[in-house]
Amino acid sequence: MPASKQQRKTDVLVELAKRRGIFWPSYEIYGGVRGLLTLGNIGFEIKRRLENLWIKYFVYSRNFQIIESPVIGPRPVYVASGHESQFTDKALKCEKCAAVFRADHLLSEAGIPIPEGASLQQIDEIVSTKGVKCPNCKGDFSKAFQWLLMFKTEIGAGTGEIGYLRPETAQGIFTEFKRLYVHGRSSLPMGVAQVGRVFRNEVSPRQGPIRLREFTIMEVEFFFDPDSNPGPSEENYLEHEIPVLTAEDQEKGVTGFRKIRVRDGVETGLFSSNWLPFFLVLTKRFLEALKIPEEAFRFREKLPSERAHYAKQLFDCEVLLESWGWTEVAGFAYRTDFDLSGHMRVSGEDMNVFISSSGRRMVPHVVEPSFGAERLLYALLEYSLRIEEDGRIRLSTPPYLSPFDVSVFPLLSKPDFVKKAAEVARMLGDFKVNFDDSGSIGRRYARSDEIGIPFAVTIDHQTFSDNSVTLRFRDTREQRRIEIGSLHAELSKLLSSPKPDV
RNA sequence: GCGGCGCUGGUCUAGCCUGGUUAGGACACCAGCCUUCCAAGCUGGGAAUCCCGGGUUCAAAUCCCGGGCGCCGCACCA
Repeated sequence: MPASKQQRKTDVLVELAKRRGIFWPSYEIYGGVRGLLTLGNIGFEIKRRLENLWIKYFVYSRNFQIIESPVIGPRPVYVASGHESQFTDKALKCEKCAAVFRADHLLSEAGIPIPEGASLQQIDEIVSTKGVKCPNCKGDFSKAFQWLLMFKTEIGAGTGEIGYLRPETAQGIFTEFKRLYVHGRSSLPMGVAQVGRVFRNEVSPRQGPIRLREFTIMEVEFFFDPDSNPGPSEENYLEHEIPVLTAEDQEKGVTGFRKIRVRDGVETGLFSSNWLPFFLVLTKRFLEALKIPEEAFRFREKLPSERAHYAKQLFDCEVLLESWGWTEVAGFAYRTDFDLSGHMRVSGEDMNVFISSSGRRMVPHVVEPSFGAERLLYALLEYSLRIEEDGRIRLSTPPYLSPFDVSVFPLLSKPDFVKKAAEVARMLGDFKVNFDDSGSIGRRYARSDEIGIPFAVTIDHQTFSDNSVTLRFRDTREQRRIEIGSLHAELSKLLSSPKPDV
C-alpha cells in the first residue's frame, strides 16, 4: 500500500490549504498568533457559498429576517446577557507546579459545593478553610483569578466606557428586538438571523481551524410563544428520523447514537420545545446538502453540567472528524425568555409583546440554532477530500459549494486555441470561471481537481469545425461533447443547489 | 497553563548528534520550445530573515538560554 494512502487526511488537507490558498495561520511574519486564521482566495469562496446555502436553508426558506449588527457592544449588554459574570472561568493556580484549574470543577471534585456565582474572595476563603491542595503535587494555591473569555476594549477616547467584542451574534438581535418585532409585523413566531464574526479569548486554542479566537457564527434567534405557537404548524418534520444521543443514554454510558423518529421523541418528552426538533431536522437536510455522510453526524443532548448559562436545553450537532473525533459544529439552545428578560431588567425597556389570541402580554421565548462556519467548512473539506492511488488530490465538494463553477481550458496552449477558450470563458461570465492556459492539459485538470472545481470545458480541434466543446466531470473524469450554445443552460442545471424539504 | 517533540525557498524536506565551501534535493511556480485530453519531456529562470531574540566561539542552520508558533499527552473549551 503506498504511503500516501496511510497519510492522515488532516495533514494532507492542512498542506493543501496552505499551498492552494484555502486557509493558513495568520500573522506568520510576526511569529503567528494562536487561534487566528486567514482564509485565502479558495477558502473565502467556499465559505461564502456555505454561508449562502445556510441562508437559503435557515432564512429564506422560512421567510426570516436577517440583519447585521455591530461587533462591539457596550458593557451593559453583556451584563444583561450574563456573559460578563458567566462567560468567564474562575481559576486557581498552584504556586508549586504552576498547574491551573477551574475553581468550580476542582472544588466540586473535592466534594465541596460552591455557591452559584461565588466571588473570588469566597473561593479563596473556601480554599483556605477547607485546606484544598493541588491534586498534582499537593502544593498550595495562589489567590483565585478570573479569566474573562470576552475581548475587552474601550469605546471613545478616554471616556473609560468599556466595550466588549461580541462572543455571539445573538445579543445584537436581542437588543434590537423591539424594532425587529415591528418589522416582523408584530407577530410571533418570528425568526431573525445573523451571520458574522465573533470573538472568544480562549485560554488555549489549538486544533488548527477548529478552535479559533475569532470565527464566523451563523445563527437564528427564533422568537415564539410556547402557549400559542408550541411548534411548527406543518407536521412534516415529525416523520423525519434524526440521529440522537440523549443525555439519558450518556448517563447510562452509551456512546453511540440512535435514529429517533421525531414524533416518538416528542411523545416521550425528549424535547423541551418542539421548535428544537424542527431545527434539528432542517439541520439534517443542510448537512445532507454538504454531503456529510449519514453516519458521521449526530445530535448530542448536552448534560446539565455542560450547558451554557442561558440554556434550558441544549443539543450539539457533532460531526466525526479524523483528528478531533466528534466535534461540535452547531448548537441548538432553548434560551427561554432569559435574554429578553435580562435586557428588560438592565435597560428598563419593556420587552413584552401582546398576544392577540389570548389577550395576554408575555416576553417571547427563544430557540437558537447556532452554527460555526469555519468548523463546517473544515468538515466539508475533510469529507470532500479524496486521495487517489497515484497520489493525486481531489476535492469532491458539491458543485454549489466549490470555489469556481467551471474551468475553461484550451487543449493546447496555441494562440487559436487560447483565443477561442477566452471567448468561451467570456461567454460564461455569469459563472465563476477558472481560465488556465499554462502547462499541459493533464496538469490543468489536476490543478482544477485539487481545489474542487466540478466541471471543466475544453476547447479542442473539433471545436473549430462544429462549435462543440468537451464538458469534463471532476469526480468521474467522464467527458461529454456539448454544443457551446447549450453550455450555459447545462451548467446552470448542474450547479443548482438543493432546497430544504422539511 | 504544565510536560514531551518539532520549526530550513510556495510546499515537503536533507544537513544539526560530531560548528567551518556558493544551505542540497524533490515537487510546485514563471518564460520559451514541444504537445490531438488527464501532474510527459527539453532549455532557461525567479524564489530562504535556516521561526525570533540573546549567549558561547576565530566561526552558529548546527551548541546553550529565553520567547513565538505547531503537533502529542494532561488541563481548559460559556
